[in-house]
Amino acid sequence: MSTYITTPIFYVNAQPHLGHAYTTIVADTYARFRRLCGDDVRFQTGTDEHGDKIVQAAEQAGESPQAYVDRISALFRDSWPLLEIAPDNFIRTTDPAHIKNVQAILQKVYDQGDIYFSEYEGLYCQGCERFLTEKELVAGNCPDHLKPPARIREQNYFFRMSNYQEWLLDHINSNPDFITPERYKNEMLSFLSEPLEDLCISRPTSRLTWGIPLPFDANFVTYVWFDALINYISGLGLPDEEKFATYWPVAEHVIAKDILKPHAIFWPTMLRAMGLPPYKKLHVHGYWNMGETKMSKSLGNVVGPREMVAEFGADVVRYFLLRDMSFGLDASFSAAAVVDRQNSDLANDLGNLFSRSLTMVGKFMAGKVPAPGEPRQIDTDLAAACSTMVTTYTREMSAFRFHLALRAIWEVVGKANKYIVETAPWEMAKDEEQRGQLSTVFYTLLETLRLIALLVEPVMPAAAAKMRAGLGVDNQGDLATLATWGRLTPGTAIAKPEPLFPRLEKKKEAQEAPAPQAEKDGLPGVITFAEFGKVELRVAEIIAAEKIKKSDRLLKVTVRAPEERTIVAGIAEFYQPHELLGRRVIIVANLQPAKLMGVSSQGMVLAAKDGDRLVLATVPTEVAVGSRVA
RNA sequence: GGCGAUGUAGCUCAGUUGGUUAGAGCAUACGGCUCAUAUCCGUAGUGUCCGGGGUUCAAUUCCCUGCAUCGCCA
Repeated sequence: MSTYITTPIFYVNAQPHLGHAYTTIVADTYARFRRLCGDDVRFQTGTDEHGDKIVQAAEQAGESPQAYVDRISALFRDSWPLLEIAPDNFIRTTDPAHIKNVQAILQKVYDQGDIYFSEYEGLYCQGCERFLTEKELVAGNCPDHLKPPARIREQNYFFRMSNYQEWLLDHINSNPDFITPERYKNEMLSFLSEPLEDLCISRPTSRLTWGIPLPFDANFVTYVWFDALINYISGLGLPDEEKFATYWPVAEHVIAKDILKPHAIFWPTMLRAMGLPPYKKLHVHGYWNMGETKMSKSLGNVVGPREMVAEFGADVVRYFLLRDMSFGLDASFSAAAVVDRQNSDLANDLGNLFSRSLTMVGKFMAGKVPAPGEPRQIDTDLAAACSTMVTTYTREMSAFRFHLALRAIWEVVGKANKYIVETAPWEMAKDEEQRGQLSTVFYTLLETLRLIALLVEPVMPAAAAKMRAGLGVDNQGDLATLATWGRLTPGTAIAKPEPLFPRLEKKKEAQEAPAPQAEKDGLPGVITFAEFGKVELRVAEIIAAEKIKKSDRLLKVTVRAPEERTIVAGIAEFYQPHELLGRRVIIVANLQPAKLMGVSSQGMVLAAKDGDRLVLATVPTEVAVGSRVA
């Protein structure tokens, strides 16, 4: 069997963060799992590099678009090995082969009449790079960018998506696993219950040049989805190539819920129009919140893969992310939650089980795998639990319920620890008569550990390798064979165990230890999550504001946070005092007070520097005053 | 405004077609063990199963309604 698993290509207007890392870890874990099952696997990720926002970001960075995307794309590509993520292919939408492929497909779909030219007028928001409907506007402004959109009239090319609506509905209904988890399938079915509109797929070169030119009209470039989605097939070469025949029919896409519609609606209809079969499955996951709060660039609470790895190590991050999120739902990330998992599940339960077992084999069995004697009930019970574990694990991993697959492993970890207490090998060892039974106990334990090492590999490759080394096995082969009981050869030498996972002191180490390490690793400018945690950010409501005389930049702002504070903010050029009243802003609450133009400032108000203007970082008014931002 | 999901222990969640005393992990308290990374094992708990109404011999589970949160659509 073959497996083709993909992540979305990530837009290079931002640096890699936890959300990207999660998606990619999921895909990598699944790839490793399918390989373990004996599949021929191809795993692809990459970057999406065209569009208005890229041009702007490049300008801001003082670079050409090409130099800019090269740099950020490399940032993504270089992050993945740190997390033990090993894609087979890293695709970029600026790759010449992809560009050629997109153009060939556009031409084909155009020739068959599924792309047409049309004029329309609408309200365009530059920040969003799209047209807004009247109803979306809030007080005449774009709700996201708080700016009025421009009314523009434009001619563009459209894809006749509506032609394929009936087919798609039918396909989703007759393939219940096409979109999972089910909630997202239902969402799309509900969306499809209304007539589908055609999809605008171009931008005039007068407005955007950083894109793939339409092969049939040089005055236009492709707009986002026709460019981006096609990466999944560009990465396989052209449709007549062998790779394509092998992998396309088994394609599975992993995405976050924010790009559900393009993947569940646009993409299958596009494929249909291209005369290609749809992908096999779409796996949709939720968001990681930072503690209680949403992760967002404007809140400044995003965590990058590098920081996480520097603080916890790749295995722990992978385990935590897969264990703590029910695939499909939102979950909450916090350093404390990671430390909890690391200490209890990894260090105490698994790490210690491994350590105590191997140490005893060293002490009581001369460091060799013993030949098992006649098993008792208690021994066969543990073996039976292992068999259940393999079955459950395989089922849940296949269904992308990673948290349940891991839970199944940890049930056996718990049983094995209990088995040790109940058999008390250190007591048995005192009695030469029990030698045979003691051998069975250790053989059973070592086999259990071998199986755990096997199943844990897709999630924690490094820990699995340590376990294999300790047990003196290579576990090479496919799951069905390796998971059979009794493959450990008596007489094999057992190594002295190396701790699998360190125990973390909840406060001290989590806060202090990682900082120097980040510097050691040569990552200047990187701070740890704990360091970030020192900054106390809070939501505050502005209750008064006035200009400071003799200064054309400074405003004296009074806020409730919830206590009353005076803060001097350098935003007078951009905001009139009366505009500020009632706004909820984010302040740094534990900044050392300072005197500015004779006014004492207790904290600072956060604002984004957008070119040469400043925009306050605001939060919706339903957020309570005094809420921590993290 | 329309549609949908969710609401279970302090926290994260599981609860199979309605059926005894509603579960697991973490956290807390106490006890046991000493092979082990001060780890492991056991015991103890606490629950208006979101509120209200209904169907039923019986509702966390089914129906209606309200509230809260979230999502999609408009």
